[in-house]
Amino acid sequence: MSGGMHSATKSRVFSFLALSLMVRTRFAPSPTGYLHIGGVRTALFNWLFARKHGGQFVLRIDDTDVGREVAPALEAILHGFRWLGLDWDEGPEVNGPFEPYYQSQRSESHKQAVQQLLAAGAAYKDYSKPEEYQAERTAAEQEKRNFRYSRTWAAWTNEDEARFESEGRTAVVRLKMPEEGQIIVDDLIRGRVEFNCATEQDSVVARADGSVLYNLASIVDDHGMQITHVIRSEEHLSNTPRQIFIAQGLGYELPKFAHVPYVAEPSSRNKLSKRKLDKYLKNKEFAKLNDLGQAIAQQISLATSAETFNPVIVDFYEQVGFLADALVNYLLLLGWSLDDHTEDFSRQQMLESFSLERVNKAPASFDPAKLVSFQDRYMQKLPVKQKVALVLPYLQQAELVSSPPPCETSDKLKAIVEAAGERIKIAGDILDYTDFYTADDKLSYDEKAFAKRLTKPDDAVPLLTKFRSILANTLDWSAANLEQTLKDFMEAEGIGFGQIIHALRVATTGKAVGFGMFETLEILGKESTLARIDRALSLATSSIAS
RNA sequence: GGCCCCGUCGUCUAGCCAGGUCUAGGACACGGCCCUUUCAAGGCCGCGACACGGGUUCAAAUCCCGUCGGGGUCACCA
Repeated sequence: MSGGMHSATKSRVFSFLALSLMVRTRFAPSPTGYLHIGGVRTALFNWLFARKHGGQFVLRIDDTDVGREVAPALEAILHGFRWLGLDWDEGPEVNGPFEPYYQSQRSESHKQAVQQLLAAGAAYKDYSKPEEYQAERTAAEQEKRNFRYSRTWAAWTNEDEARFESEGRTAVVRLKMPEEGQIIVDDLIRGRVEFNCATEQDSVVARADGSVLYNLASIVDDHGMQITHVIRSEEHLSNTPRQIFIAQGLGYELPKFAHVPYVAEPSSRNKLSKRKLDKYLKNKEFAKLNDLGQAIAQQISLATSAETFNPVIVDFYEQVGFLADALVNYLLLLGWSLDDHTEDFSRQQMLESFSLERVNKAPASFDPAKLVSFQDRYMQKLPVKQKVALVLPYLQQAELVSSPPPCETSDKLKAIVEAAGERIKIAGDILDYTDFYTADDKLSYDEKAFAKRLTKPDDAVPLLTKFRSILANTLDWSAANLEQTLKDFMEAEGIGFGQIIHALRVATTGKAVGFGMFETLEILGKESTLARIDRALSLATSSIAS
C-alpha cells in the first residue's frame, strides 16, 4: 500500500485507537483508617492492569457512610498506598479531570441519575413503611415462597404520590426489576454469568432524604469517571446485575467487569476479615507472625491496638520492617500465577506478565509463613548498606542509638548486620541482637545457659580465666586472629571447641545462641570482651561458692 | 431457603478451554539426614492432592450429568 493517509484522518484514527485502548481502573476504599490485606490485593490487580495497558489508576474514596473522622483515616490509607508503591493518577491529593474523587461530594450526579431512572421507568417511588415491607418479606419466608415485593405502596402517578404523602408517608426509590428476561454479566475472570430478572429484588437506590445507596453510586461514579474495567472482589458479583440494570436504564455503556476471588483465612475457605482476629490467632503461623510483631512493637514503644496492628492490616508490615516489594510480590501470587515455577517478580516483570485471564477463580487463603519466606528472600538480596539503613531506625526507636546517629555507629552496625547475615529477616529483627549496645555491667545472662556452661562444668571457670589472660595480651583483634588464638589455646590445653566456646559465648553475650563467636568478639571489641568475661567469672565463682 | 460462584498436596499453585508427553510438576510449611562452636543459613532425601459417583472415549485431573462440600449474596451497609 502506497501513499499516506490524510493527516486529519490519521489523527482521528489515532485518537479513536487511543480512546478505545485507554484503560481506566479504580479502587474505592472506605476511609476506615486501615488497609486490609485482601483489599490491597484487589487494588494491586487494578493498579497492575491499568499500568500494564498504559492506562490510569484512580482512587475514589467511598466516604458516604462514615462519620466525621475522614481526614486522618484517609491519610493512613494513602500512606499505605505510597508505602506499597501503588501510585494513583487521579484521586485524593492529586485530583484530576473527573473531580471530585470523594463519593460524598458527588451527590448531585447521583440524584440526577435517580431522576433519570424514574423518568425512564426503570425505578419507582415506594411509599411503604419499613415495617410493611418487612412484613411481606417475613410472610414470604414463612410460606417458603421466594419473596418479591408486591409494589402495593408504589406510586405510579402524581395522584398516588399525593395520596401517600397525605398519609404522612415518605418515599424511597426502588429499582423496577422486570418480571422476565436475563441480565448477563460478561466477566473477564469468571466468564458469562446469567441472572434471571425475576429473582432479583426491587432494591432501594435512594433513601427518603435523597441520599443514594452503594449500588447506584458505584455505577454512576464509575461511569462519571470513565472507568473501563471494574476489577473488584467476588462478593460484588451478585450486585452486578443490579448495577447493570441501573446502567442500562441510564443509557451507559457498560464497563468490563472482573470479579477476583476474595482472600481467605489461613487454612480455610472463609473470607479473611478483620473481625475474626481471635480465630486467626489460633493458627500457628499467624500467631507466630503476630507475636513477632508485638515483640518488636514493644521494644520500640509503639502504641498498638489489636484493631490496627495485626497481620491482616497492611500497616503492621511496614511497622515491623517488611519490605513493600516482598509483600506486593506475595500478594501478586495470591490468586494469580504466570506459570508453574516463576515466583519472584520485579515491578517491571509484574507489569509485563500480569493478565486477568490468569487470575484464579477459587479463593486463596492467606499464608503468613509463605509471606515471611518472600520477605526473607527479598531481604537477603539487599546489600548490607541498605540493610543497615533499614535496621537503624529500630535501634533508634528502642533508644539504643541516638538520633542522629554518632559517627562510629555506621561501622559497628555494618559489622553487626554482616555478622547477623540471614538471621535478620525483617528489619525489626535487629532488636534480637542488641547485646552489643548493652553496657557491659548491665548485660543480663540467660540463667539456664549460664548454669550449664559456666557454673556447672568444673573446667569452665579455670579455662575461661586462662583464656582471658591470653586475650588480654592479644593485639590483633580481628575475627580471624581471634579464631587462631583460640585454636592455639585449645591445642596447648588439649581441649576441644565445645569445652571453651560455649562458656565464652555465654560470658560475652549472655546467651547460648548468637552469631559466629569470633565475629561477635571482634564487634564487641577488646575492652568489652574482657570486662564481660571478668563479670561473668566473678558471678560464676560466687555462685559456685554459695 | 432462592440465586450465583467455587472445589488439584496442610497452604499457594502448574496442568483443564484445544483428553494421551501426568506412575500429576514447582514453591511454602512439615519430617529426616548431612554440614556445623550455638542459632540461622545451606546441601540432600522424604511425606503429601485430582471432593465423590456415574457416563462419553482405545484413553479423563482435563469433556458431560448428578451428588456432596465450601463460599458469596439476597439491607433504607459498602
